[in-house]
Amino acid sequence: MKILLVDDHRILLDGLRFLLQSGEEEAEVSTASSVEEAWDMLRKDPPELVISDISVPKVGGIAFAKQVREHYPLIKVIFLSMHEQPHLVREALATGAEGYVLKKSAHEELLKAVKEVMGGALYFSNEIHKILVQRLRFPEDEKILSQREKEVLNLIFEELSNREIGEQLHISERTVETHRKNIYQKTKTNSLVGLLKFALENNLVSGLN
Amino acid sequence: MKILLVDDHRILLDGLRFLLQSGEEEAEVSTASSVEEAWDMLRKDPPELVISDISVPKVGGIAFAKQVREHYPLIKVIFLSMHEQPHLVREALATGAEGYVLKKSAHEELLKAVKEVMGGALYFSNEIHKILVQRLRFPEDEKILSQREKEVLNLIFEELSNREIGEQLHISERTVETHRKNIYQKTKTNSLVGLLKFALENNLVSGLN
DNA sequence: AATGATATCCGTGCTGGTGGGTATTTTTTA
DNA sequence: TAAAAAATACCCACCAGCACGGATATCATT
Repeated sequence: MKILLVDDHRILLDGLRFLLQSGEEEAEVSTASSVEEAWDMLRKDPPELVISDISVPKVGGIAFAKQVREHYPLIKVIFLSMHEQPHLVREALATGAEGYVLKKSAHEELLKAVKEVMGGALYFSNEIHKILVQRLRFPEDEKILSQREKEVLNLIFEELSNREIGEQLHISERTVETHRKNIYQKTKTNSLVGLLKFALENNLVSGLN
Repeated sequence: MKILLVDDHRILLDGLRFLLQSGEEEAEVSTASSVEEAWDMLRKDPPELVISDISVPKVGGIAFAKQVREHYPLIKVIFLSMHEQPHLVREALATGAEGYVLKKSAHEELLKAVKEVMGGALYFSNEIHKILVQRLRFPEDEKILSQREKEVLNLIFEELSNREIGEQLHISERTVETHRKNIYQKTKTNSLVGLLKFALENNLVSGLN
């Protein structure tokens, strides 16, 4: 069984390779520490399974998973991430990934996830399960930002003024203000600071990290 | 040689244990996923070396290192962290740690660090070295916020208005404004967003993480 | 004694963001 | 194809934040 591991922390990659190869299955594990590298390797020699981090510099694990799903729908995908924020988890699972394991889990759990997923099932850590259930019970929290709103949010965190954002997006400053209002409503925040905290906690902005 | 590993990601711990034990040295590796747990284990059976993450929930790896240094000055400490922000690195090394290895490094580098440190030397990843050199060349960047300014910054981060901050600290709103001005100058930022980004990058605020 | 950093206080006026609306067009979804 | 969501745009009133002026007191270091 061929597995491709993607994570920007080499040390984790090296450790994981050991772990996976020590599992009873004869696993052939290759590793990549960036999405670009991973994509190259995947095209040259498609694996059966991709295990990817989410917070990978630049492109990000979620975008990578989408790409994989689109071009190689048969390849299974498991996310291995430290993040357990509802919004992020939801976005990740919306790519159609077969698994989501938290980094704080024991390694046995990852091995189990691999086995389950390769057997055709899905596997999620307990915490992720809870989020899915929570989602059923409180669907009103579902409201996620639209694409445009995300763009505006990111430009806000580029320290641009509303006028500048308008110019950048070729829309009126008034429209930017409207977007801003809607963002505040959807995120239930009412100050720039609160918004920033929310955005960081939910990985909605691409600065930092 | 007894080694204590501290990190809140179990999977990383499991992988690292493999890596360290596969190194030629006969290493006896124990692991802890919280500072409290680590401290218990350390007291019961003191290791020669502690390898700790920095962003451990609640207490944090830096505080833990200080504690270890104070009560067991002979135990060597190596930080294994993803963070490479100058302020944070400086704070970490100020504890007197013998090493600082980035998680994005290859595992060979960690083994090398262990060997060097146990041999009585220090070991830092290249990126960390650069920060130390940079520090020598541009000491003017050292200017850190005063205690009062840090308090104000934290309250800003609590989403308080200047008026509320004034009440909280029993000072005039004007004074808060002055502090704010000085903070902006020192951090070379000129917007709330920029300031918050700076604060987060340099761990000046106690929210989040 | 002089210096620099810290901390405190005050007034004024401008501007950008906030919050209250309303409304049209396009796109997506059911 | 009808309904819903997203994106666009505008008006107006309000005020917090901030720039730009000032000012004084304390303390450690030089």
